[in-house]
Amino acid sequence: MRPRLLKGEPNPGTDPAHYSGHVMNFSNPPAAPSEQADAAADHAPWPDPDTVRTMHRHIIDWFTWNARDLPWRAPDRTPWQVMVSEFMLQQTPVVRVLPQWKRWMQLWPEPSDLASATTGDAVREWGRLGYPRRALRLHAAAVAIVERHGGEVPSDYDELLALPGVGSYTAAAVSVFAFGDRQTVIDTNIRRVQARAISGKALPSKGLTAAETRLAESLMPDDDATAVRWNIAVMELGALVCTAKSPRCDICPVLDQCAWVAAGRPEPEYVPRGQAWKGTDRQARGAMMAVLREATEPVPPEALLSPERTAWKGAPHAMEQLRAIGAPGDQLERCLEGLVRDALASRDPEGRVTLPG
DNA sequence: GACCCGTGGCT
DNA sequence: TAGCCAAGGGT
Repeated sequence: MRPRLLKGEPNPGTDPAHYSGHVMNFSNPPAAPSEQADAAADHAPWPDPDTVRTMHRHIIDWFTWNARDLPWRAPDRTPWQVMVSEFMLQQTPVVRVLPQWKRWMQLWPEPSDLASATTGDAVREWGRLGYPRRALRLHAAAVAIVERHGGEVPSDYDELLALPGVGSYTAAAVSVFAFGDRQTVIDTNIRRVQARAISGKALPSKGLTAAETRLAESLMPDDDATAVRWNIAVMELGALVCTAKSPRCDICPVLDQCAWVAAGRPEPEYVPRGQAWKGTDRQARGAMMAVLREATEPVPPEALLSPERTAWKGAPHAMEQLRAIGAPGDQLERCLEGLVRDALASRDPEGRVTLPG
């Protein structure tokens, strides 16, 4: 097992002292003809090394002075703290994650602590973060960490990837941010910065392409510690400056190198499909989950299936929300079945509904 | 690749 | 106001 960051050890992800300054070596990407053609089809001509070196310097310098002070970036953070933050940050803004993350770290400071809890506790303490299946997967990951890795978050990318709820992004993020490994992190922020600054497009393609991955790998600084810092710096730039809706180009450290700006900020090539909400199963499931979280006793099924006709006082606020949706009974039935099938809810011997555990 | 899965702040 | 969007993963 490779050494992990210990308390008090420098944080290669955020400590300026770990940043190797301006001694960054960049090599040209592999020049295999097929890859060149593939890449050229997906973005503007491959960036020249001087431009890339300038971007390295400007973005990392910008990060040095503008990085947010987040607890999962603290010098004494643990791999488990990083992993929990990455789960919570999946599709969820930092401001909403912060209080919930602190609560979880108090309740379950080690993977074994969470593994010993019930999945129902995990789902309840997930609160209103959204996508509660993440709580189930994080709990399952904690169990797997105890069973397969002696209760220590693994540092190996493939071992991380094998954990429930850990995909390519989260595996790379934990490798890099918790262990300082050299991995290429690709998230929606990095994809957007790359699309604009390098490829000259307003938005990245709908799905992650192989060419995009190769481009991200080719952009990695040669120096390992600098590469670690590069990942987090580009992500932060995408989160704070190169945002999806109204990018703050006026304060961008690579405005002069940006291919999208140089091209006159062309419009997106497609219109992102909006996320429907009103009347969807997701809305109904969310409201039912709110009832289960708020409930202090098992919930009679009729309270969930006919909320407007059932006077049940066990979760008044959440019940009011559920009634307000006005979802038809068959939809509510389908949703309850789905929640039970997904192990987000369970029935007790009397048929009443509870959080699992 | 398309689609599903929560939630709330922002414009 | 209604829609957009956020450190994705699983199917």
